[in-house]
Amino acid sequence: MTFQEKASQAIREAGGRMTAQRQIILELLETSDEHLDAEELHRRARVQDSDISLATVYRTLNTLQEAGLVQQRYHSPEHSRKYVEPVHADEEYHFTCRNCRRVMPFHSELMQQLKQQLEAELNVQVFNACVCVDGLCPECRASSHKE
Amino acid sequence: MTFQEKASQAIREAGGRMTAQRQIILELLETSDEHLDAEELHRRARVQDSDISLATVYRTLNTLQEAGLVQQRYHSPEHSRKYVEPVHADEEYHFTCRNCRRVMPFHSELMQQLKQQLEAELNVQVFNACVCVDGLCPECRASSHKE
DNA sequence: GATGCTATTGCAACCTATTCTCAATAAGAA
DNA sequence: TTCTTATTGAGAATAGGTTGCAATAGCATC
Repeated sequence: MTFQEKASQAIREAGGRMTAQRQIILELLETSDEHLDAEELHRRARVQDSDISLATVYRTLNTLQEAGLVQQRYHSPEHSRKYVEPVHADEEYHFTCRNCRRVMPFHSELMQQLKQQLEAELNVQVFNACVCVDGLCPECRASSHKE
Repeated sequence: MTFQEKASQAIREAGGRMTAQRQIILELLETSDEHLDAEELHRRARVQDSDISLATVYRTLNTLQEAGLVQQRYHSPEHSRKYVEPVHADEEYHFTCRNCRRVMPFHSELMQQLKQQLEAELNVQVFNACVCVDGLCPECRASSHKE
């Protein structure tokens, strides 16, 4: 079942409706492999429907998140902007360079372990973990040494 | 060297000045073991100086952060508010209940490992890692099962 | 296909956390 | 004490996101 099919079904099951606007947003989420924020999503959605509003993008993302179909990520250490992606098996986290703002994605089995540890020790159920690491990327690290 | 001494020194070295307002904020940061946000800090600072402004609190926190003396933490998954704490040896992270909003702090040596892994694999230098985990706390987990 | 209920939409106003502008003040070096 | 300029308080501004409302449009039912 594709992401779009899963999403339509989840929306229906929650008593919601499939609209043209939601179709567009789902398609963009599924086909893009980049991380999108609401504004970028809005920009792209307008190519297909120039009337679609930013508020609709935000509302759709919230609906999808409640249904557990997309998850938020923050890239910068300031966490000033939410990025969104379909929920996948492989979870990606981000390192941001404090100097040049570059974002480097990474994977780590340690995050899976962390979730398990929390579920065992705190007796909680984990839905989502957000990790933002910041520091200096290889280039900025090298150039800061030179000075 | 106490936190306040270190901070005064760092501020001086950066060509800054020690002011009464900064003293108050440093003292609050050092003596409180809770996590404070800018507004709570402002509220408490006003007990000592009723004229101190919220902008000054924010500015001081930014100055301290640039000097590496305090670090930000986010408690809720929405990351709507920054909390701040002096940089310590023992790093604390937070789990937030999606249902009742309760915040449970936790420690994990896995985070230390994650940093080391990143430094080794990505060849970066890590300054700070922020982890926000959300899900259901033991109580909400139990009551959601009953329904 | 037409009808009716109500979820969804676009728009604009709103909210909240944080930053900025600017004139006045006050560190602290000389 | 004087002078330079970092810092301050006040309030306006900004940014990202949310909300109220009247109009629109899914979609279940006739």
